[in-house]
Amino acid sequence: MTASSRPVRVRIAPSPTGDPHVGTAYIALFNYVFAKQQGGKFILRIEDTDQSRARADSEQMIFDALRWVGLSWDEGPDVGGPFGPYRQSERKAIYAAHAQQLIDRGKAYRCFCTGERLAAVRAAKLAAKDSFLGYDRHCRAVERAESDARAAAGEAHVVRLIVPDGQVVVRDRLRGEVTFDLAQIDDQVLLKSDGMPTYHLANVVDDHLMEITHVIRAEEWISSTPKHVLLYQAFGWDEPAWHHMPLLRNNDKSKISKRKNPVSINYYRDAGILPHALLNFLGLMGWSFGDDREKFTLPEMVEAFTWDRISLGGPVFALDKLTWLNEKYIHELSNDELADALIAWRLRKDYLAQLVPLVRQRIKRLDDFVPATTYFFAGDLDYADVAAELGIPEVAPADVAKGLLGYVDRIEAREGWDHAGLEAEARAWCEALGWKAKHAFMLLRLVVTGRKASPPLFETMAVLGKELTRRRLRQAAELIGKRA
RNA sequence: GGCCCCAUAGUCUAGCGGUCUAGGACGUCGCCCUCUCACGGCGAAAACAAGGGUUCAAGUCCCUUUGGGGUCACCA
Repeated sequence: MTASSRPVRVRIAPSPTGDPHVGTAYIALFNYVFAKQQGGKFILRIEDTDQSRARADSEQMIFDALRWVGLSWDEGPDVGGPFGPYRQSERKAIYAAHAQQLIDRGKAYRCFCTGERLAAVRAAKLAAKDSFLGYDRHCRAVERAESDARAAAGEAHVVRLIVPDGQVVVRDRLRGEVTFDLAQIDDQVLLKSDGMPTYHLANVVDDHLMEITHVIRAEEWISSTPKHVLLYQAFGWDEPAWHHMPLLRNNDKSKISKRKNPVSINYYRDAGILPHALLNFLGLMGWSFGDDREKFTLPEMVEAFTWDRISLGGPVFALDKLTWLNEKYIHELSNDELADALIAWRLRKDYLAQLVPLVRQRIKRLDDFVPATTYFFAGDLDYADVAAELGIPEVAPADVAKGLLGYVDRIEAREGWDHAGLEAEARAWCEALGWKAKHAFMLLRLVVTGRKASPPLFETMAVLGKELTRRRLRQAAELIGKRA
């Protein structure tokens, strides 16, 4: 049976390395819609083969965020299914066995080169202005017996794919036939020296074993697709049908990134975007309904979906239209539903309970509470009233802006979001910059709260949450940067 | 830089050779509605990147150029 005649099975395969990304929701949407329309299955698989980048809380945030927007999966790490496990770190033995199979078939080989040698080869090629910077295939020459012996002796190695000469044609449903010259392609590492597979191996093995029929992923993957095709061929398996969706973009058309856009699904949630509005908006990115409809539900999209209506120009993820759609969705709610939505958003007791200890000493009457806590409920702040104070004495605005972004980088690199950590980071940060804590903290306070007086700064940030805090810091940095 | 993808207004898009003096939406601006502000209604400005072909006919097909993007890791 060819891949296209089997029951439809698609997957979203996020890597748990940080915040749940809008790009993940975007690609998940198209996978989901296609699966539902075809009466197929939508699978969630966690690609956690990079032990150094995996974050403990990230996987759960991905589950929560995807469910929040309204996309649920038929099989996955948390719901199980007949093709598990669905977490790649739990499938290590499977990949090792498949890598071995490739070695035995003469399709792959062990490479004992050190990182230093690889770097030296690369540097030499760079110096010689060689257009191909890949591995020089040095270890292809190692005899099988020697290779086995060295591996048995415990010598560190990776397993590489033998990329043959010739060309590979990728048949992409959205782009037609795309031809790649294999001379451009590196002998790809399949198994890392820690025994974990790379994306390429794990992805192909899992997609095959999980009987994935249609690979729907972002365009950034298209140039590694020939490697995947080669792997299917090496194993003697049928390829899935390839679909490379356009990439979501920043305003400047570059691939969407957290430096230039709020990219975490949690940001949109915290900023008061309704999940259906977000999903609807994502459906407008690269796809159109067919009539002039722009507001539609998930089931409507499932019914109307066709690949023929995908447009390949990378859509700029611009918030204006999302906000407009969100407004439409809000107006459509009944008073009761809207009240519930507000409660679910931030007017929850558990959220208020976090605010109370911060402001209780600062209010004289209950009616002081709301005016005292507005910035805990706002999205973006208006700095007009404090603009004059937004800075550091003796420091140029451009440097203040840069400094602020430096703090963002620090807090993003941290795993948790607690006030002690935020404070420790802030102290290290202003010391590194040579800024007085007194000045630096006032700057942060103004940015985060829009006021000169507030509850303890880092506790405020802790309660406000990562997304809103980070957004305000970036917005303020941009504002200050413009003055330079 | 090599390879690959893409190209209609500021943005999201419709357009799959003639019905395009290029349609819709967001945003912007104006007017109306109105006790205010929104909502809503009406209207305006705003685009086929350039140059070659093919064709009776090109936004639509082909080529080149330009522009943008992605990718070239023991990250995914």
